[in-house]
Amino acid sequence: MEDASIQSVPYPTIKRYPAYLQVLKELKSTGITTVSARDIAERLGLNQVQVRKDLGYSAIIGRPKVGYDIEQLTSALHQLLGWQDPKEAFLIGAGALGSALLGYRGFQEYGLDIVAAFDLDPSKHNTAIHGKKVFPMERVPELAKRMGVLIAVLTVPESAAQECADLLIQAGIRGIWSFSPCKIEVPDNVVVQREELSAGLAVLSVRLSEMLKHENNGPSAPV
Amino acid sequence: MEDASIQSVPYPTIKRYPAYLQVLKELKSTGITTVSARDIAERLGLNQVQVRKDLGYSAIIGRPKVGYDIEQLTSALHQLLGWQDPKEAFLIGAGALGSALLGYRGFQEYGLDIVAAFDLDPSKHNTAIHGKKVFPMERVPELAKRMGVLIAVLTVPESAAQECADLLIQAGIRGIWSFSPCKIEVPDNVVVQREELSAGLAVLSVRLSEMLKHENNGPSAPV
DNA sequence: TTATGTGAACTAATTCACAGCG
DNA sequence: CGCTGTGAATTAGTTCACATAA
Repeated sequence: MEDASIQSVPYPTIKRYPAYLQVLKELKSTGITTVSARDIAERLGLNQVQVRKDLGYSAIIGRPKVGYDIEQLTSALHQLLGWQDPKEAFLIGAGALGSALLGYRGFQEYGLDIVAAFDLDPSKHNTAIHGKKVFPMERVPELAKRMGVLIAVLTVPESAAQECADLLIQAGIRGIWSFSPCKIEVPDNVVVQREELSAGLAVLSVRLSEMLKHENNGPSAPV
Repeated sequence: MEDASIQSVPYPTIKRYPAYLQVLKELKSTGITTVSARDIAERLGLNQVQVRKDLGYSAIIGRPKVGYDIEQLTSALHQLLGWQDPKEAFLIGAGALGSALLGYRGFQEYGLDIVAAFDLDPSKHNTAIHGKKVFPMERVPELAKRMGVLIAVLTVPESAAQECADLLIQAGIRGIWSFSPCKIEVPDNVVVQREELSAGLAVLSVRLSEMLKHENNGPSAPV
């Protein structure tokens, strides 16, 4: 009766975990061994109750007056995220954004190891970008099976997204991190996570416009 | 009495607008002039009522049986987002992620035009990455004022984030799109929007792990 | 009949308020 | 006290159900 496995941790919480891990890592590097929820909250600009609630989904318990053991907490969060051991991934679409991500070593921290890139464009084949070889799309099935790769980062133009996804699915890929803003149809046993870079920019724009607007109206006439 | 300007549009809605714009753009390119909420919803995998509610924040009204005028809707959303005319921006931190973003032309679509890059590392100064010149950080104030730049994309290591932000603020930058997962202290008249690339990856990981787990347990014993 | 538009119901997430522990 | 942990209240967002318009 302790199942609780059908996505018991809310997504907003999951999204905050990587930031928590970052803080823990930084603290650990300074030699500190425990941390309070308040401290984490302050470093990230969050509400401390929210942090406690979030951490509550892990099995580990904090000690009053002391806080949480950093080591324990780190591995608990890694476990909740499925980041115990790094997952190998393919990158599909070696265009501007794709090349960029190939060079970004930050993913390693998040348990993602991009091992190869693929592209439809023959002129890119057998070149290497940031040390990662670029293969023709047709080789995805073969290499995915050989290397046991289950995750793909999809950075192709929208028009090619579904086509590429279909090929990935055939090749046994089970998780697709898509940077295209369109829907991708997949069977039930495949997960698509859409990353909307533009969403954050939209929020920034709006907040900025509103601030500037209020500055012009605000101080004087409230008509 | 028609103020309604104090952030009347909810953030989740704002985050969906860029995707709507993408759909509108695609439809427009095929010569279609109107679109229904249902159509938008289907293309993006959203609920059609949600789309209607979202569009309702714009002044434009849809015609029953016909839908919304694509042209009108596009400019209304642009207006709501403050994307009428492209905003010039600086990129701070020409590391792996920064270089990647410099090469990504997609931002132009979202009204953001990165016009120059800056870095603390002298070895990068006066080089160009993807056609964008890299300047020393010290020149931010001068160039920001000269070009009237108000937005900065911050892709520096966490340890340098606050320091760089301080310099940006001094230089008159009012909006910071930060790719570091740490809090940045700014005065009230500056907006910081944090982009957590790892958040999406975390969600993907969890959804994938859960699916794989259920596959192993699921079909057989529900103990 | 095919669409929009919207009050009402529902669901999810955050925050409050306080109990408990070392 | 300084901290965790959690039920209760609140707020925000989504979805339902239905009125309405062409």
